[in-house]
Amino acid sequence: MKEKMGKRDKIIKSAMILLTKHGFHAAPMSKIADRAGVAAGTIYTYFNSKDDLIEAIFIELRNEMMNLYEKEILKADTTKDKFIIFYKSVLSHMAANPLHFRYLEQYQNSPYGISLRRDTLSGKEADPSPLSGIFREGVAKKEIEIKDLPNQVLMAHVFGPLIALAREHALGFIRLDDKTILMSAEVAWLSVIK
Amino acid sequence: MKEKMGKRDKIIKSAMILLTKHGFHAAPMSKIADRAGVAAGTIYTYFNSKDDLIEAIFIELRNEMMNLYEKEILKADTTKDKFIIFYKSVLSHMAANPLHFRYLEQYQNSPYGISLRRDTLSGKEADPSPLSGIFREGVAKKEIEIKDLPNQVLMAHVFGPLIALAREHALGFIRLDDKTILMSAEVAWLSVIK
Amino acid sequence: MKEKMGKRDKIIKSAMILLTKHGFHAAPMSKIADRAGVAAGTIYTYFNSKDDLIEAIFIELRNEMMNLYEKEILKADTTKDKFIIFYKSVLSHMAANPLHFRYLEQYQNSPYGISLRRDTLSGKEADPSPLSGIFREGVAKKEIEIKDLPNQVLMAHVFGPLIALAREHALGFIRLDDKTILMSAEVAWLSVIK
Amino acid sequence: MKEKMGKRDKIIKSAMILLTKHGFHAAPMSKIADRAGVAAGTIYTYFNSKDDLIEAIFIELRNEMMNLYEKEILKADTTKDKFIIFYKSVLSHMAANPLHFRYLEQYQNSPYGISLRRDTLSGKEADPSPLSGIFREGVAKKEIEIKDLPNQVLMAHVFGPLIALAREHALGFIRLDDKTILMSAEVAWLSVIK
DNA sequence: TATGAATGAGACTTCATTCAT
DNA sequence: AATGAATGAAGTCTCATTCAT
Repeated sequence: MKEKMGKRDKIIKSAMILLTKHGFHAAPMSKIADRAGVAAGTIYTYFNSKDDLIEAIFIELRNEMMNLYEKEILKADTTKDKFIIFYKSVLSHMAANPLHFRYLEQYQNSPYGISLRRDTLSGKEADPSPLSGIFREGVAKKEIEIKDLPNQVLMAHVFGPLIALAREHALGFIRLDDKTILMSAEVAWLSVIK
Repeated sequence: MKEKMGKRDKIIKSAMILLTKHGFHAAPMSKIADRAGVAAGTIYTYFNSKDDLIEAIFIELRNEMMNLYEKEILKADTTKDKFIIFYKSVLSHMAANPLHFRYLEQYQNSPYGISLRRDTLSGKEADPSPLSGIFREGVAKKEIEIKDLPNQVLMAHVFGPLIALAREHALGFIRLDDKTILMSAEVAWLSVIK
Repeated sequence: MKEKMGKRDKIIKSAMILLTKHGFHAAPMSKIADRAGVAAGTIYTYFNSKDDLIEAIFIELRNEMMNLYEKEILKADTTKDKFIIFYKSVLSHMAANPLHFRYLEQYQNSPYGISLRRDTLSGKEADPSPLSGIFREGVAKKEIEIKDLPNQVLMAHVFGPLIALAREHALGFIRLDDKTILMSAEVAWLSVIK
Repeated sequence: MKEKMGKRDKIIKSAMILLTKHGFHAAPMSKIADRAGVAAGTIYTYFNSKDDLIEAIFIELRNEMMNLYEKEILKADTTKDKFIIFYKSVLSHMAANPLHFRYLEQYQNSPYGISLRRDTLSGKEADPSPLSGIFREGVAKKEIEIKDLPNQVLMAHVFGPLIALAREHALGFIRLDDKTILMSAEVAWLSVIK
């Protein structure tokens, strides 16, 4: 299986593992190359710099996740269903790919992620989460009523628990099964709805 | 005021600022020494290594926070009051000390923090949060009923939002005032209580 | 016109431009290939190594210049005319081809050029300048008398100014017109003649 | 003797030798450190970068030369004497320090030197040569008359031969004695004077 | 002939830590 | 206790050259 992967994919996989395990700074390019089975210089055929590589992996993982819930959400009718499906699919995906999750989290806590976040808020970058849209639509249709709280506070009560659980799982401190995920989603729903 | 600080305190302060701002790896000891107004070698009079320094700062900040809510919680009567006061005091403190918060968060996402966490769960280290105790007490007194969820899931729905909001604030994406903090606390309370 | 050039010529042209602009070391083979519109490996079909390429360009430029003044000099009768025509044609040619001039100069200041020079003096390589011959002939014919100075000192007073002016021109610090070139040639003539 | 030199001086000396011998690019910092008898990192205690080191050496050598002829020139009365002393002292100094000469020449042909030259011409940097001043003064005093040629052409007929001779000497192709130097100076004087 | 991905030696530079003063 | 020059291992990245296609 590894034999079939192109060199770029091997590098990305190796980098994701080592960058996550040791941190962005503590994973040398030489080790990444070794693990990928390529020469040190080869990485630079595919990426301009270590920063570039780090960002490329982030983009790859984020796109993967965005594609995921875009498909999932179509199955739902009501606003609540959409929310629950969204929450479940994101958390399940994170639980199924703990490495991906830890990579994303590390990236978002790094200077890169922080400036990206700044751009998202200021509108330079598109918001990758559809959640605000789902709520707005539900309110417009008078299907739901939302608590009178700043949007970012509501989001904190949805994504905060989600990420906290994903982290516990990724670090091996709990095991998330479908039932637990669903219960957590219900709690999050209640946090937002009036 | 700075004049009164001993060299050790000056080093800790300088290190906290630079380690937070640039990340653990991107803050050289020499710069930390410069900012503290001491020679590079002097740091090693007080700390055995950079890792040592990083850990010492963590311990200092954690103790500071533990002392804080231990005092605050005494003021409360009911379980809910204790919870609300706890939530508010932690979040207010984080909001008032964004640098401290970001340091703690960075530490906990690093290899250091993760192994520390492992030790806490396995009982080698004391749990620094009194929340489980507060709930247990309330349940025992039949004052409250808790949702039938694994403890870590409940904790995720309390600390998840709390940390998410603290981060937003620390990064300057929202401004937390007392009213917002209280509302968030109420939502978290509802997440836990049956 | 570029369309008609063979790959070898395209490589030589691209290399000359980039090697001159950035220096021998700072012009990567890959960039030379890019600019020439060929693959990196193709250069090695025509040249054994970068050093080889560098030397081949030098030889090409030197031959070009030698052919030039061999033709020009036939037009002259007197020794002085030969000298003036030689000086003018060399300096005009350098002024008209600043890139060629800078390449030659860079080459001659490099280890390559220095060992080549050594070979010329020791007789292993032919002297590319006909100047000594012109003077010797004039003296033999009793047409002129030369100052009693070592040959290399005389040459320094001819080629020194010539090259200094060519450099000023190549770097854009002065503009050499025909009148200026002629005046400089006259001064050089006076430097040599008793 | 070498024992008395400070580390900075040892580095400069080692660098000057190796940079001159192999060219700026082909002399690695590690070798420079080896020859200076210091660790690789030590160079960076004294210089910020290789470029910095290269420039620092240039400045040191240029200052040395400027100090030299400023002292020498005071001995002279007439304009011609000033010129001859200047020419002789510069050429003697270059002949006595071939390494310094070759370093300066290499620097001036490099991108650094060229942009420095640009700054000198545009007035941003002071002209390090007093020659124009000497001539202007002589003309003002009606002591001499200068050929009707652009200043840069006159300078080319003075510095061109001077540098050509210094190079021949530095490369070991001729041996400059005081008599030869004086004769060359006289020829240069005639090139400039009407 | 021509390609260009891959190689890997080697360049510059950083920085935690030591130690003579 | 304090200094800060010195160390040298380790990191990122470049680039001449090769070779399977």
